[in-house]
Amino acid sequence: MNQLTTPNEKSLQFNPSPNQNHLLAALPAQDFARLLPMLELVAMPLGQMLYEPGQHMLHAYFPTTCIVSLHYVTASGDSAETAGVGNEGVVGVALFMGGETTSSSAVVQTAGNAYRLDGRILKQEFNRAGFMQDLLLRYTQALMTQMSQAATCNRHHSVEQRLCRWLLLTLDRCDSNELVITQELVASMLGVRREGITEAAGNLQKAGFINSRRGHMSVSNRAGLEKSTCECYGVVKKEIGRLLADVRHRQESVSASQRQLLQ
Amino acid sequence: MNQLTTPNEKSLQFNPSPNQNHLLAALPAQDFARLLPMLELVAMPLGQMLYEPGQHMLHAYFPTTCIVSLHYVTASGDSAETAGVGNEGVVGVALFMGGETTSSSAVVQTAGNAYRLDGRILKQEFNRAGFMQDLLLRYTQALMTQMSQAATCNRHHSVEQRLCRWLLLTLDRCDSNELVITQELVASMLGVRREGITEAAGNLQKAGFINSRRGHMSVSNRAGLEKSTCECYGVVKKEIGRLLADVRHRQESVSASQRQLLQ
DNA sequence: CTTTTAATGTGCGCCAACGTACAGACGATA
DNA sequence: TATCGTCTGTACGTTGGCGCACATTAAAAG
Repeated sequence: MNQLTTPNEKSLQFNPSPNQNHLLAALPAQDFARLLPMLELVAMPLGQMLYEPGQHMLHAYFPTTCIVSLHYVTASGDSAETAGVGNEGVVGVALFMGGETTSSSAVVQTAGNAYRLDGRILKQEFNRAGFMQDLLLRYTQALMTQMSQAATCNRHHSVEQRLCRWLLLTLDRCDSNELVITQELVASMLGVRREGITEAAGNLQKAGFINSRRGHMSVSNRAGLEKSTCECYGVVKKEIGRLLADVRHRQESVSASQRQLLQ
Repeated sequence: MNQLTTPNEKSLQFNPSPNQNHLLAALPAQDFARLLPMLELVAMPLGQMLYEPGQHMLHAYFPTTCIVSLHYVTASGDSAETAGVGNEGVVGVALFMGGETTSSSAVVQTAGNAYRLDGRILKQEFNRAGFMQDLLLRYTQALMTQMSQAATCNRHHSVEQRLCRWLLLTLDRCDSNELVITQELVASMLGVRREGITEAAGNLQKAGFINSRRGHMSVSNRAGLEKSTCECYGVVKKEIGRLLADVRHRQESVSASQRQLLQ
């Protein structure tokens, strides 16, 4: 299977560009140029909380090399991830959906960079009702797919299956196949005990699919993981691909028609 | 606590009107008048499937007295509800979000009526970028809240807690406090065994909170249910209220300004 | 190189929910 | 009122994952 996201070129890692984010990269030149001066490159350290439940959010974040986890924490401290956001998306859809807050929180799960945009500007851009609006709406639907799939997956699939799903979706958002993350953190994403991850990861390692070191997990046999995961991985991946591939098509046709106009 | 939805007047039950749906009712007179001739009253019998996964949907449905369940069914036949839609919302948000299909299905969970609208017309209306767009986006965010809450709730809360949550949310979408539904069907909504519902319902009945007959469940002590449910009920209810109450405000201010203009 | 701190591995009793099987009981239809 | 299909109640062994306790080890810090 192909990766969920087009792999960034290595050079970009050291030469950050908003184009590393697929939504920004998909914008027609005109829209992109208008937005560019407003985009602020920010470092996203592991564990940073981008917004808390009910808190008015001020910025949207377009991840380039970081990954952000959207999750809910119960009154008793249990938590569960409802969706992840990498370079295929944007954190802060509530800014243009109209709610301005959500009941869940957003935390940096893999350190890296993102481009930050003032929430009011994002809303303005959305209200132009152009390509960007289309893009953001489609992305939001992809987010909904992840959420509803999480509901089913949490209900019916084993810890090991869910770990595979999570690893695959996370890898698809990365360049490397090495994740810098503790089992403790993975456990809180999946909403299970840390010991459950130790055990599941142990099994996957015995099977030769992954390599697990203190604070690191790397995949050595992707096909193996794909066989061990539940259908949820495929459903989410396919749906993200469908919703955003379509958008890329349109960009091509838009720029094609622009080229025609300029001839 | 108040109900999630404004109770419909009994008389409306026998005199169906699009205004029984809160989204339609919130529209400014002009928008409503434009839409009215396109709205088709349809009966929604129990169990009817409105759309299947991946299937191109043709219509949106604005429930008045029916309730629709959005859920996902796994390859092995397990299912779980990701959100419910009653007279507070609309079925078919993918029509304006741009995807046109979803990976989940929509099934009538409580028989009743709905107003059906051609998908292209809904999209057109959405693209006017007026009040309706605002409304639909806010509603969509409420839907996302339900989905992400379902993910957490399925992960961490007991069958009995989830049954209470489901009963309360369903009742909030009804006039009566009597539901016509089998335990089997409730079980498939919550994604548990039928016997699990029998047991949980038995406990709630012993506690004097509900009354369970063959094919019927009715609530006799709402406060009791509210004490037995998990926080998820409150979170979802509050979020729906916040997102849609705000919209009603604006409608009032819009019609106020219209009145001024007409003076 | 030591110390300290945080991450990982392992074991064990426990319990909610599962799968399965079957008995009753309601209510529609003949 | 008898029949039949469906819904509901009960029972029981099984199990995945939990909570807890503690040992071990890797990395960072002194």
